[in-house]
Order: sequence, then structure tokens, then C-alpha cells
Amino acid sequence: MTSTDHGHTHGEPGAPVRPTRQRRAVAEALASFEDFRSAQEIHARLTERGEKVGLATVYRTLQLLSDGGEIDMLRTEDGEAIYRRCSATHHHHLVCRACGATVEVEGPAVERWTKAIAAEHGYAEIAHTLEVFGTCSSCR
Amino acid sequence: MTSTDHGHTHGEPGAPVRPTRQRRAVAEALASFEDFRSAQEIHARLTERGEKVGLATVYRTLQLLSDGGEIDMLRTEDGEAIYRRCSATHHHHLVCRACGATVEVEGPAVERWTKAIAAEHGYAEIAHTLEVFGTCSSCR
DNA sequence: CTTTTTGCAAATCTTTTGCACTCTA
DNA sequence: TAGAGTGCAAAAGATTTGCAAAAAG
Repeated sequence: MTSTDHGHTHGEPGAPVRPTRQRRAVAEALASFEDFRSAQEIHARLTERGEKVGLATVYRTLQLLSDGGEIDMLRTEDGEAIYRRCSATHHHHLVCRACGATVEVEGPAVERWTKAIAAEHGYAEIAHTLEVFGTCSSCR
Repeated sequence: MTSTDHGHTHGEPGAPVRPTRQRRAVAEALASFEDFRSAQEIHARLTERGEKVGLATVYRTLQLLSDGGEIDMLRTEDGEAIYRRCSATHHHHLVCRACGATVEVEGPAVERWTKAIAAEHGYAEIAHTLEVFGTCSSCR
């Protein structure tokens, strides 16, 4: 409930994380997808591949990875959480609302604008979310 | 599931909209708040003020207003929809994660960048969400 | 053996819907 | 009146949680 950070927050001691079959499975499923998927979809894939992993576990694992900054998480326009393995650089997404095709885009201009605006109003420890939705050419 | 528009989509013929007691009430509640509130909070205020309006109606009204572009709607980090009376222009928000203080900011640069990027990748009917979070000066 | 993980089902919570009933124009 | 709008309670969904059993170190 306080996982506000967009940046990575590794290194917290916490409790040891054990590499289990189900965690590996979730990681693999994540790796097998090109773009963002909901916990439900990930669980479905696992199931259809014969991997028996409880839905709750998928949620727990996804949350764990997300909190650790190891995967990207964003929200659909209707509030559903969707996840994806992420690259190292900070970027944003251009998502097709019909087929879900995602394009990663970088926006140095936006980053700069964000920092400037924030500083201008006296805000610190800036984080921002920016997602662009549209209909891709093949869905039109 | 198709209330995708972020921009204003006024003028659709649709059905006539009747000014009722409950709609007025919701509008007033909205006006009484300085920043973003959830449907539940708005309903709570209505109730504590003695206005009898069903929760479902609050949701329906909020959705109506939001679809008509008459109020702003955005999502909390945990996926909850929050609303606020908004100004006419398209803008974004700089929100203090500690106290919730919101500053409306305009970003012509961002708008331009968004359209450009999208067009470049062949995406149409663009919509975007951009929220900036930070800690305001008085909360530091 | 101790601690972390799971599974499952039950519980939450937000938001939506079905429907009979009440209003507005 | 006819069509729009409302209240309630039930239905959906997405997540989360409690707890006893299973796995990891």
C-alpha cells in the first residue's frame, strides 16, 4: 500500500526468498509473454501448460517481483493490474487497446518536463506514470 | 469497458440527461472537495449530510460525468478510481504522496510528444495518462 | 526442525447489473 | 404516459487472507 516507487528498491533485508517450482513457473510464463498480462492470464497460461500453481500464489509472486522492481506493473484503464518482464531502462508504453500490442518508448523530453514542473512547484522525490493508449494499425 | 477516452467527447446525441436531486447532490459533493475522492467517499459525504442517494447512483453519475469529460478521473496506485471536479482544459496532476495536495499542470510539450510518438508507430485514437507523484515542500 | 510457501476456500472490496418502482418532461 | 433515473440487493470480478499441510534450508 506504500509501494509508490517507480524506481528500483532492491537490497531490503526482509525474509529470504526461496526459489520454488511455482516461482520459477511464474517467471517463465512472464518470460514467454511479449507484452503485459494480468495475473489471471498468467495463471491461465500456467494451467494450460500443465503447471499446477494456485491463483493466489501467482498473485503473491507477481506482487513480490513487482515490489522488488523486477517486473513492470501498470494498470489498465479499468484498473486491472497487468505485468511484464521489464528492461533495465526507464521507459513508457504505447499500448494498443484492441490487441494489447505494446511498444516501449523513451521520452527524454517528458522526463525533463516532469522534473522541471515538479521542481517548479517545490515537489521532491519525483516519480511519474505515463501510458499512451491507442489503436494500432493492424487493428484498424 | 470502452470508456477509453481521456479527451472530451461532448455532443454525442445519446439520451437526454435529466437534472435530478441525486445528480445535483453528487455535483455538489464534488464541488465541496478540493481534491480527488473515490466514489465511496463521495457517497459517504452525501450520506453524512443527510442526502439519501444510493451508492449505485453515485457510481452511475460519476461515470456519466466522467464519460462526458465533465470531471477528472484517475486511478490510485491500487486501482481505485478517484474523481474530482476539473477545469475545462486538458491537464495532468502533480500529486503529493504524503498529503495528497494536487497541482494541475498543463503539458503542451507532452501532448505533442505523445501524438508524435503514437503516429510514428502507426497508432490512432490516442489517449494518454500522465500523473506525477512527489513530496510537496510542506511535507518535507 | 524451523521458516517460508502453497493451496484452497472464504472473505474483501470496488464496481456493475437486474428489476420493479418513481420521476421528469 | 413514455422514457429516464433510482434504490436495493444480488452478481461480478479482481485481490487478499486465514490456516493447515508441504517444501526448502
